[in-house]
Amino acid sequence: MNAHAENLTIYNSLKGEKEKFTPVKEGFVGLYVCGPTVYSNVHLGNCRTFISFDMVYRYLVHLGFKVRYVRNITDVGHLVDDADQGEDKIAKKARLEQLEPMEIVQQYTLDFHQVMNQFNAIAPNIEPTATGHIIEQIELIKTILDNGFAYESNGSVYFDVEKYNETHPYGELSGRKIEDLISNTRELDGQSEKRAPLDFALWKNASAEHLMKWPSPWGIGFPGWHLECSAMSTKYLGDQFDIHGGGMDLKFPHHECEIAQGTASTGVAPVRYWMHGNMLTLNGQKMSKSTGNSILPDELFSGENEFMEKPFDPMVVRFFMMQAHYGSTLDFTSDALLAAEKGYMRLTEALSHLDKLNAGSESSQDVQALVDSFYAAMNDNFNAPILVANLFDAVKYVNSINDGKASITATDLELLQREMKAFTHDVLGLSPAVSGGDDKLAPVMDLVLELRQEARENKDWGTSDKIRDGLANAGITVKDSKEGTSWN
RNA sequence: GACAAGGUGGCUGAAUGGUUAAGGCGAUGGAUUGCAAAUCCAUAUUGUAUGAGUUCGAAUCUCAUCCUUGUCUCCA
Repeated sequence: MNAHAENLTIYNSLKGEKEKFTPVKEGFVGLYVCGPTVYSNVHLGNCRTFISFDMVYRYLVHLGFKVRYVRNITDVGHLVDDADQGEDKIAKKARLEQLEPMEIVQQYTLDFHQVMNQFNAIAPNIEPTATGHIIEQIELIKTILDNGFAYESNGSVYFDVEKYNETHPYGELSGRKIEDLISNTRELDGQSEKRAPLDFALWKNASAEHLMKWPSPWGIGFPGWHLECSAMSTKYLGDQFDIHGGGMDLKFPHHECEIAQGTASTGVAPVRYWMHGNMLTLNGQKMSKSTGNSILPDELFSGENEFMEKPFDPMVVRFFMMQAHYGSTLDFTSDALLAAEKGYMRLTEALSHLDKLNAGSESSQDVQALVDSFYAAMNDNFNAPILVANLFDAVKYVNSINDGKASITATDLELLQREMKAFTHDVLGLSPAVSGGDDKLAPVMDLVLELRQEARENKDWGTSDKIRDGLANAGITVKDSKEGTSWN
């Protein structure tokens, strides 16, 4: 266990304030994150949430916690809006494309995994699917029924919100009052199955046309959307676990219902620390497929989109996200990504210098204080932007040493190498750029640079600059320094 | 309409009562260079949406106004 683990604080959405983090079981952390609904390509906003919690997971591991990280795949039960008459989203898509529902699920699950790999996000320890846990969900409904917090109606089962609210506050996470919710609810046709408009479905009875359905004690049907997370999180992490993460948009009703379901079944609140990632915007406006103000990860990486001047490496996008706090909104613009790209290059350059530095008899900076600042930043509610700022202090120091204008002892150098790499690669998840692995290019470059060096020694600037400019056009930057010429 | 989170320099984005408001990018000057690039040093943008208030002291707390983002529940 890292000594810094004692000082971790987390902003708990439930309390609305930062709290010292104390796990249920010392040394262990249960982390659950609401995963994607796999009925279309994962969009950039979803990616940000998953990347944010990837960073959280990575830092917990870095602190020495034994973390069980669970992130679900929603492959059933998520319903669309009024116009679609309550049809299952995945079933609807299947009919349009003449595919089996599970074919859709497979296609977009693979897409999701591929994008997460590109962003260098570590796969969760368990990635359960809703369809794989129908039995667990049915059992959970039985328990809630037995405890008197739900009722059966016409082959469906609904959660009795008003009954629950008599003993537990419904709306405590999202800051809503049940009276306001009731007065704001529209009276819709066909709600006769429910006793009250506020009640939400635990089990929904399926029509004949419905494609994804299962037998249950209440008839053929499918589970309510909020139920899967309750069933799967508690199955793998226990009735009460440490951290539940997700996007801000899921706070209400999804997470509110999870609290209610968990509490109604076990008597204890299921989650100790609720964490919510914020949304991202594109050029200051929300991303929306319908208005065309939308961009997919692949379009960002390939440059085939109307918003960005050029393609961006997934690591640049990740670095850009790490420069903003997970709890704040983030605006995607071409200018901002171009700036992030340059900053990221500066950071990775410094890291490559780090291994080649020479140690001296003294350190001109307090390296331990620098390293402590990395931990202080992350311990303050995972403040990655401050960590990045502190890493740039280290970058400046490393470059100064590299220039011979600053010094570092062998002991400090070893410490700085270890911690800078740990925080950049392991915690922020910024992996070293994978070079093309073109073995033939290196000897060619050696030859070209040798020719240029000969030209320079002969003061043949025309030839040397022709080589430099030609390489620049080919995307290769030549860098001259005292030690010689390098390229990338 | 209700509830929630926000509005910070040219761009991006930290900091929630306490000296000169972090960092990245961009800009300017200097060192370095054959000239550049990269790197280092220095500087500036006279910056906290608008208006009022609380306080010895406000980006931070209160009220109002304008704007942005999220949610308002599965509903034959």
